[in-house]
Amino acid sequence: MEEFSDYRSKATSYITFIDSEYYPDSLHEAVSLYTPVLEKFYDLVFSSTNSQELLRSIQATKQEERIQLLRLFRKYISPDTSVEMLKKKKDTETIIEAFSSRFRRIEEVRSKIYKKESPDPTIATLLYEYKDRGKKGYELTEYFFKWFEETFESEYTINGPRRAGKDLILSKELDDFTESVPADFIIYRKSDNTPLVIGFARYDSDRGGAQEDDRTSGNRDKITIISKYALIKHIPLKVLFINDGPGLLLGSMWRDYSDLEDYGHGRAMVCTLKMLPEKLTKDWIES
DNA sequence: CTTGTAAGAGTAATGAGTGA
DNA sequence: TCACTCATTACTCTTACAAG
Repeated sequence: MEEFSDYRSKATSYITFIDSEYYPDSLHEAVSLYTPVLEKFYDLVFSSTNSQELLRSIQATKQEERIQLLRLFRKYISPDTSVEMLKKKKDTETIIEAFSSRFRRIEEVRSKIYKKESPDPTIATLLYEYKDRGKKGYELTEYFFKWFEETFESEYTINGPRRAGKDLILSKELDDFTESVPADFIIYRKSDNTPLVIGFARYDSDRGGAQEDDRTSGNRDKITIISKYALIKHIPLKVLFINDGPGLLLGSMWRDYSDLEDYGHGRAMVCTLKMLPEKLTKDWIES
């Protein structure tokens, strides 16, 4: 089997095939998507007597547009108040008390915003930039599940959340597993329901996945704990890390993941989506 | 330039509240 | 008490900032 480190020299052609957008191709879509929200916002700015009233009116709008209007409120009137904070309707009056002295005056906002007939394309693009946050990670798991089921449908089942959903907590999924380790999926042998692979999936766009429990040391702990369990239970349980995206090329990421695979001594595998057909074989799953 | 930490944002899941 | 709706939380990745 080829190791993750062997791919280093040809890494650029293995990191991902999830597509991203080019600028400015999405401009038109951004404007058309956010025009209704902007128009609504402009209306509210002119119908409210002051900035406090504007916030109250926004909080009274229906749920679908409320968050987007709050984002605009933050941009134009109150950069101090995060959208997370504003989301809570019941805190509205407290927020007004605490922050309204720093709200921009509504007259000034009126003089600075665009006309309703020609909404501001820049702010639309700013909002659009965040629209697909987190989506790449969902696409990753969705793709993986689909590929796995097509390839191994007759022999193995895979369990775990597609797209959004809670992680699997191993202590709940496996008998006598004591530590509450969160995992993304588990692969079982169909014939006798033996768990064979514990999986973790992550998409890295342009920053390494060096975050909290996903740090290398955290990953090592996972391998250690799971290997120990496999030994006690006498089952060929292994660990699979699906990692994908341009972030893999940054800094020491590739080396870190190669080391991780070595650390597992065959009980751990690191794979991008493109490596799946070459690396994730029945032989390995059963080994 | 690299690495660690914190915070922002969207959506599904969950929880709370309300009206019948 | 039940069903339904809406708000909040939990989970995910991305971005910003700061320190090494």
